[in-house]
Amino acid sequence: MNLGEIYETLLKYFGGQYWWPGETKFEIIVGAILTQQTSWRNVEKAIQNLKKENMLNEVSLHKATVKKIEKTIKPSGFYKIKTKRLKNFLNFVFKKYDGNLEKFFNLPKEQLRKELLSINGVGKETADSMILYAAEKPIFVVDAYTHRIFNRIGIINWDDYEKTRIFFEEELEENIEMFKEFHALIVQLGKNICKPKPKCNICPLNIRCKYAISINNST
DNA sequence: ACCCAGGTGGCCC
DNA sequence: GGGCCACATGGG
Repeated sequence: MNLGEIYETLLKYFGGQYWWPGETKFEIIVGAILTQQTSWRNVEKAIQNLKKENMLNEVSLHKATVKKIEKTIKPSGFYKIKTKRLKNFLNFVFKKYDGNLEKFFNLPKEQLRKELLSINGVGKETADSMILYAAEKPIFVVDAYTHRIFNRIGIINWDDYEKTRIFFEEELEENIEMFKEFHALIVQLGKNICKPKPKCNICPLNIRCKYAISINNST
């Protein structure tokens, strides 16, 4: 199976995911930072708290004190460092783009990525999530699930973010909606089926995989 | 009582 | 360049 076929298979199996969950660009940005190494369930609680406090917009969050943000996003874990990261992002956008997210996200993709990566606390996956789901420019988001899954089934044999991103972008048609869905489907597969520690459930990808239970690849 | 979660940056070599 | 570590809450 090539990547396109894997995408079709996952789409049929899980159905459309319609990511990113979140109503506004700003909510997507905040979610991208809060979900670093954190389950979405915990992130949702933090986001609900921010909504309740009317802090889920650029201006309010920019004005909010560190203590207040820390308290509000606590359920998402790593709350002190994540507060700094949210502040770093906002300070950058307010200083350089007058707090205007549209202006920032309208930059050419390569420049936008470079500037996002210059913000302390925004790494490659976070930057690319913002570019794909908030700025809506075609870039393939890679994460730990992507490496776990595609190494196991033998499509790749490395663990390098850029190498994997380029590989997917070259193998697939450049299509924003498909990139969005494919990454979301990979997360579903990783969360529900292709689990850590050589252990997994019945896989919709009927591919030889050294960790698959026998029903998948009975020689 | 573990292990895991949609990473990142700092530090060391 | 790579390997280890802290960061923290909540669910299975």
